[in-house]
Amino acid sequence: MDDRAKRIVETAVELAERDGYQAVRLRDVAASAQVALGTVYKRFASKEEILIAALEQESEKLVAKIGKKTVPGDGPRERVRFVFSALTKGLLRRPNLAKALVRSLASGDPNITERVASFHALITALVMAAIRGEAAEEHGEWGGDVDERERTISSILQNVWFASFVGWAGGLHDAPQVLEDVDKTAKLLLAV
Amino acid sequence: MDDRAKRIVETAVELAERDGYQAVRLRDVAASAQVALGTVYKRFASKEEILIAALEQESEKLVAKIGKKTVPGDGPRERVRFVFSALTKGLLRRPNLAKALVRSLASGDPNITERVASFHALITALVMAAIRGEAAEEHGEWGGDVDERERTISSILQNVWFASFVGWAGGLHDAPQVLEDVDKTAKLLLAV
DNA sequence: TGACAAAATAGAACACGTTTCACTCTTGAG
DNA sequence: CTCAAGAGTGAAACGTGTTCTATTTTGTCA
Repeated sequence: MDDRAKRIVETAVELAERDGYQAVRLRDVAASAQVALGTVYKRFASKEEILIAALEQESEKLVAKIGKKTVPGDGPRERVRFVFSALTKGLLRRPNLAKALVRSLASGDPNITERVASFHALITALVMAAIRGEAAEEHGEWGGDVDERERTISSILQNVWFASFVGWAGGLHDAPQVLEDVDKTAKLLLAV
Repeated sequence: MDDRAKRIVETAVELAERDGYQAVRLRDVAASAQVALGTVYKRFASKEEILIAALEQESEKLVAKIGKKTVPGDGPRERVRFVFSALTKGLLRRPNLAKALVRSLASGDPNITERVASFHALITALVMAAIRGEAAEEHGEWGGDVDERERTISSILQNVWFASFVGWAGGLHDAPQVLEDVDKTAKLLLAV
C-alpha cells in the first residue's frame, strides 16, 4: 500500500471513528487525505473496499498484540475467553468504527469476499492457538496435525462471536452480551 | 398493511428476486406498484424497511409452513436439522432475494432493530420447538418452563446459522456448507 | 535537458436514495 | 351535498457513491 492509499485508509478510519459509516464521505476522505477523488478510486474500487482495508489493518494490529505471546489462562475455555474479550474490547474502544467495519464485513459485496475470508482465517488461527495454548504467530505451517474437532469448535465460536457482534452493531443488545454469548458457547463446547 | 403497502413490498420482492438488492430501485418499485414515490416514503422510512417488511412476510410464510405441525425426526438433532434445512432451502429457493434480505438484516440500521429482534425471536421459537419435538405454533405462553440450557443452545444454533448464511451471501462458501455448519454444531451440542 | 508515458488533479456528470413542494383527488363529518 | 383535512401524485431538488474527461504534474529515459 503506497503513501496515498495509507492516507486514504487512515482518514477513513478517523471519520468512521468520529461519526460512523455515513460520515465516511468519499469527497471528505479525498480532501482530508489531500488527494483527488479520482485517486481514491484508482486505489479502491468502492467505499466498502476502503473500509475492509481499514478492518484488515485494525484487526492485524489487534491480532499482533493478542497473538504475539502465548495466550494466558489455565484451560482452553479461559484462554478462549481471553482472546474474544481482547478482540471485542479492542474493537469496542471505537464503537463507531467497529459498527462501520462490521457493516462492510456483512455487506455481502462479492468484491471483498477474499478479504473477508482472510479476516475469518486470521481469527480462526487466533482461536485455535488459544484452545491449544500456543502463540498464534506461527500460523504458517503447523502441518497436518490440525484437529478437526478443534477447527470445528473454533469456527463455531467465531460464528457465534460474529453473529452476536452484528447484533450489537444493530442495537439488538449491548457489548457485554457479545462476550457472554461466546462464553456460554465455550462452556458447552470446551471441557475446561 | 394496506393495499398500497402490500403492492410495494410485493414489487420489491419481485425485483430483489430477479436481480438482487441493487435492482430494487425505489423509483421502479413505485412505478411497478403503481404508486407515487412519495407514497412509498409515506409507508416506509427507507429501502431497508421495505426489505425488512419483505423478510418478515417471507419468513412468516416459511415458519408457518414449518412450524404448523410437530417437527418430524427422531431426536432433537434430527429435528433441528430438519428445521434449519427447511429454513435454508426455503430461502435459497430465491437466492437473490435471500441475499438482499440478509443484507438488510445485517445492515446495522438502528431503525429496524425491533424487526430484526422479532425475526430472531421467531427463529428461536422454531428451534426450541424442534429441540423439544413440539409444534411451534403456541409460541405465546409456555410459561416459566423454558429450560435455560435449551434456550442457550437454540441461540447458538441460530447464531451459527446466521453467520454462515451471511458467509454464503458474501460468496464465502456454498449453500450446503451453511447446513453443514449448523449440523456440526448440533452434533456437538445435542446428545442425539 | 527534453520528451513522453503514467499518474494525479479538478471538476463535471450520472445514478439512486431521500426530501420537498405544489397541486389534485378522496373521504368522511356535518 | 359540501367542504376541510388528509392522502396521493408528479416533478424537482439534494446528497453522496461512482464514473468520466480534460488538463496538469511527475518520473523515467535517451
